[in-house]
Amino acid sequence: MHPYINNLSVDCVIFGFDNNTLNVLLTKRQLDDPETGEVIFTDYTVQGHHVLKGERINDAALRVLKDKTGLDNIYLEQFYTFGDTNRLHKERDQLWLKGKFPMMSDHVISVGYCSLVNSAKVQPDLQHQDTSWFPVDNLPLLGFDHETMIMMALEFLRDKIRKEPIGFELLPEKFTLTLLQNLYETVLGIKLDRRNFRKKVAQMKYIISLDEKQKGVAHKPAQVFIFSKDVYERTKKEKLDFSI
Amino acid sequence: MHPYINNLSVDCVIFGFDNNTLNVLLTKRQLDDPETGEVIFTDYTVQGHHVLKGERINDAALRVLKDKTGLDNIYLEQFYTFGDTNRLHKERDQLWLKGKFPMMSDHVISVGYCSLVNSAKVQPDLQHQDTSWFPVDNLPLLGFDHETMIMMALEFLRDKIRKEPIGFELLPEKFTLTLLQNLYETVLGIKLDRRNFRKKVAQMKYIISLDEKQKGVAHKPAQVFIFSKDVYERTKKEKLDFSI
DNA sequence: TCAAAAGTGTTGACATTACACCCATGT
DNA sequence: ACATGGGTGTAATGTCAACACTTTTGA
Repeated sequence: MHPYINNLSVDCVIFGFDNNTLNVLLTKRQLDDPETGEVIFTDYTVQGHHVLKGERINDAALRVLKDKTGLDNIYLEQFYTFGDTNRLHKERDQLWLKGKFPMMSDHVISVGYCSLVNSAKVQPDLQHQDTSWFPVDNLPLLGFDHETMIMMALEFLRDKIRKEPIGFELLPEKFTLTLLQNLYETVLGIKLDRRNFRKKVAQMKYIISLDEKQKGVAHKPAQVFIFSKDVYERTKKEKLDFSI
Repeated sequence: MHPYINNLSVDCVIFGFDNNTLNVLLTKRQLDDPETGEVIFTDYTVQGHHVLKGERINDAALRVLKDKTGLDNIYLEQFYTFGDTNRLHKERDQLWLKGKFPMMSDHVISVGYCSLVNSAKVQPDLQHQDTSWFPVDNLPLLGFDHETMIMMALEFLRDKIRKEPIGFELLPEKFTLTLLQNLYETVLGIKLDRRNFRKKVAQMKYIISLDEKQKGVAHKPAQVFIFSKDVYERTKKEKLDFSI
């Protein structure tokens, strides 16, 4: 009897941003031949773990995040539950599971979470063992159904970032408008006009300019802004698209 | 050993529409005292079932739908996975589970599906036993966390119907624009201007007018339309809101 | 002939796009 | 002094909201 639920796991797709790239945090998976020590394969997976008995699935996801990034209190949202019977049935995955987790059910349902972090805050030592950032548009070989999972998480992020102010989760508290614009351009894969972008931001009362400028840059220093969740909650209004 | 996975179920929130009401299909749950035969409580739940071993969760949801409505091939989409540890812990729910399913785990994770049907097609006999339609704005007492579940499914439906042409799943194949407008007004809980609505519909090439009019109505008969998924797929284009 | 819903166009307000020049700083 | 990115406004276009009268049918 294990302390975890045999056929239920959570997987966290953790996104980070570094000025002009959107990255995903991935963990290396390597299977060695137990006798020769030879490497059988190497690939990567997102951060996952089985749900423990008596644990809420959201708490399981928080636990995984804390383990892998050292961070609490970060943006985390379910985006899809993966329940295909053959999702662990690729050859590499079967070798891996038989070698490492022979007792495990081979039909594991996984609840996928999308999470956004300020990558500067992810503890470097955790990150430098076998966990590291990869650009979403240049992913390594991935285990299980994690390529699909990352693509669906990205789709979720793109939809969501258009409608809710979650982009700030990927930025430092203080940011310039150029950085914010970069973020939108990078995540959405589009170009935006600088003046129009700033006009739009100006209407958003919850993006607040500080009495503070960038320092040490070899050009006109930019104004520094913060995002106020408070002001957002109090000023947001429903927008009715009805845009089939 | 049961043929189903002990702690994993699917629940289908099935919506139907009848001209001016949005309804949910619910099943009566009644617990009687085994000795006196007295009714201990009565309430309602959405359609759910445990996932079978070796069954994909989407297939489990399709199976539940087929069982409860007799329908195949209907709109069905995951909207959230419910994994709180106390989701079955209300007093009624515990009595029910202890009485009827004493072997069942008391931490069941449930994948919630939102489904849309043309309620005229739901087989009446299935519907008239202990399963029936309730208006979403006048729900009876609900078991488990199904009130939350229905509210979240409704939220999902509202978001989705603004962006994708899924409303047609709730209508007969042939419909008038007034009926379509009613549907939007009912689901979204808003009033729409008739002329503006029709202007918008006119731009949607995938809403196609037939050479056919309403019959037997005591007023000017309306033009009849159909929705073409085909044309939709070929003509849709991305719309970039960026509407935080 | 009456009741009931179908059908139809124009105008003003607002939002979105496209676009080019000067400014402040570090080297 | 030069290179680099920061900062700003206007005009044209497209989109959305508001609004009232005539038509067709069955009773």
